[in-house]
Amino acid sequence: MSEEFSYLDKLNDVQRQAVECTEGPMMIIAGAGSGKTRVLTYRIAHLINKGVSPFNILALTFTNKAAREMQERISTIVGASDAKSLWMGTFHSVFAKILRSEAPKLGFPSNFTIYDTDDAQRLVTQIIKDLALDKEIYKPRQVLSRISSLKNNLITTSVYERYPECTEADSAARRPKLIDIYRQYVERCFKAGAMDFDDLLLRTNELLARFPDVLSKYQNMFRYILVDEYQDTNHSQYLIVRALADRFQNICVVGDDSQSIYSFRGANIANILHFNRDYPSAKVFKLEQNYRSTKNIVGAANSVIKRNKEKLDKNVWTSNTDGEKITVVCNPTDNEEAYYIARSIKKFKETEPDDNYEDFAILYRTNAQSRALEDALRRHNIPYKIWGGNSFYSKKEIKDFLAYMRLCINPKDEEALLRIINYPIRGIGNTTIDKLIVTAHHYDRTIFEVIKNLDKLPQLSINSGTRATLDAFSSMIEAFGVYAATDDAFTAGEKILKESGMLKKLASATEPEEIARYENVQEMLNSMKDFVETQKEIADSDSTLASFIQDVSLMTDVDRSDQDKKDSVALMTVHMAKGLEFKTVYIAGMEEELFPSMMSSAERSDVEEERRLFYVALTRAEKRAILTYARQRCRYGKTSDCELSRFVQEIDDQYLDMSVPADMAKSVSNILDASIFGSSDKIVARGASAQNYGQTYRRGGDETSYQRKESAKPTFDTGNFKPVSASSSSQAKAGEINLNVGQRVRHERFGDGTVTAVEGSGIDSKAIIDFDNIGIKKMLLKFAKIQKI
DNA sequence: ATATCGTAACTTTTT
DNA sequence: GTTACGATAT
Repeated sequence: MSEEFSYLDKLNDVQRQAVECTEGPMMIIAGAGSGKTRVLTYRIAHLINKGVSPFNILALTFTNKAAREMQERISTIVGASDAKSLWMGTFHSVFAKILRSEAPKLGFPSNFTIYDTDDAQRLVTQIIKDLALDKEIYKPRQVLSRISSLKNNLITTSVYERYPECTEADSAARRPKLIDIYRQYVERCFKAGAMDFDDLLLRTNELLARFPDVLSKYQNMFRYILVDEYQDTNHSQYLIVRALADRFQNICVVGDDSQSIYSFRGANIANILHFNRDYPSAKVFKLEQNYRSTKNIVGAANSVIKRNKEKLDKNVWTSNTDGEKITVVCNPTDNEEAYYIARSIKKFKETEPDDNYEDFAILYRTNAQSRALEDALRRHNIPYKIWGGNSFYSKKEIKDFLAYMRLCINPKDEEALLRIINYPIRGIGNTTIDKLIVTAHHYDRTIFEVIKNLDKLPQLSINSGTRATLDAFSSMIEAFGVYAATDDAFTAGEKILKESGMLKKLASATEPEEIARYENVQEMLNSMKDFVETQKEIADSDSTLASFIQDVSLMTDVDRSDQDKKDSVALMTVHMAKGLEFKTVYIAGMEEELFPSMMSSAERSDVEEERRLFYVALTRAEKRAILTYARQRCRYGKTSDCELSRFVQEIDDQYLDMSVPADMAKSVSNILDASIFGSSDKIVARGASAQNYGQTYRRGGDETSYQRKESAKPTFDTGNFKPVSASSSSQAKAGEINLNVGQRVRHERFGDGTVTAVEGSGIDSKAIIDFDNIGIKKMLLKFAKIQKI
């Protein structure tokens, strides 16, 4: 074998066949940890080595991150310039790029705006208001998700009208006017020159269906098509792929039906289950050997997933060692769960010095769970990084900044205009804005056009001062438009920030959170600078503001370069973790109603999806998986009792170690661990921990804030608080107090009261107490400092 | 026109 | 525990 094909030696038999079989349709069913990415990257490299031009290869991934990583790996084999010439990216980014050059055919400007979920929701809310519909019945969120699902199934408004079952479905859901909202929504997006995420796929379908010459152009261009995570494609994506592959049939899809976790956004597992129907001649390769995990982990995961009915036949196995069993740990509360995990990481770091922080991941079902975990890690001085969430791009100041940039590129962009027409405050209030909207509607023009032509609308009752302000606003936006057209993205962004008044407004900040806003905007500017620099290195590059905005519209937080935190524990949702691997994985919140999620318990197929999600979580682990759950969790402001997740019970016993005690005393002493307080001789008893809760919050101010944060962790890092050692009186065995209804009690802070009810037993019992002065409170007896009187 | 405060409603998961 | 919206006061 020649030197340049030496990478083939690194593959097992099936993997190599999958790489070398380049022609015709094929499906690779890749079990978790079976080297899927390796096959995909080698296959692309192999195509290039065999002489296929990278311009003729289309490789679609699910996340920008996956695309970037794959590109890097390919460039180590075939060199950077070839790797960069590939058509590789997410469905959304690749087709946004294509649409950008073809948009005029569909009546869109090529600088069309991409509405994010926020923009879309604002628009839907507005439409519901305009149509005078009840927003309790037409909940914007639900309406939007219905529209999204219609679009993903290519049910346009006209298709909707042709199929009575659509109307029936919405009538049944008591939303007969949904079609009116849908129609308005599409109309207003079109007028605004905007597409939402689903439109990027839907309009691509429209483009390929309506313009045979365009279809044939891209069919010829994409002679080889590869789709990663095929199990997560929705109908719209499926149709695009099928249309493009129709000519050459060189389509290679890679996926694992057991890891399909995106049905909530329209992913259709049938696409992979029925691949053979679409391509009867398709070759199927199954990668079943897991190279990632221990036998215990693979076995445990298999024992769970086998309960699903909808799946392809496959047998994932490994020749790795048995390894440790899966540990299951119970903690009294979610906060203590977080502390347990932090301590556990500390312990592993001591006993296994080779492990770095980056070898650990903490996975959870919902983003909201990260708070407690962050808190615990911070207090233990463990570096961590939160992956995902959309916190950066959904910050107000970032959205405002982006809105200015969007508006000057596409003045039809109504969402952007409404965001910033009066920010910073320039005296254009709601009444004026309403008048503008009505006028725009009346003349079938955009708001921006109305503002620009105010002098032709003397009958509009807007006073001359406001008219002047509006005039200044539109001139400013047009000036920005010139920057966008002539300067690079960074230079233009800098000018816009300054001249819009945003910078001045933010720079005058005094409050810490305002300063943070200023810094965020600076960070945005930095990323614009990076963008311009990076574009310089690419042939026929485009470093304009428009190009930047197009890019950034499809970015998530994960895609921001964050090199400062290299060696750190990864925190993310299970969804985010797909495709990643870590030596040690904690899965937090293994509770019914959380994982599986509350929303999913009704339908079997939903539970199956949650189970696949759990399968994904478990199979991220190489050496060790630790499942934790809490008996009480603070959700949604209130604490509620939790039960162990059914998924833990579905794991075959032989892979489980349930022996770790759910020991209250131990966990509480964890909280008081020396590493937190910085003095090792202060391990105090349980009674004192209750004391500390109270003590710390005393400075928190009023009664209500104490009450609300009762179960939260005290904040040690900002104040000058020393742990109070247990005084004899407060050590009065708070947890062991025995209360009966009617008992008069005295609370250190709330005063005297009467017990009206007692719930639960033992250490977790709660009492409802009617305090004479402040009314009814429910308290956890193990924390409350109550005396009988 | 704007600032401030209080309340209601909300949480899966993401491009 | 947060956020977004609406009512009220300035």
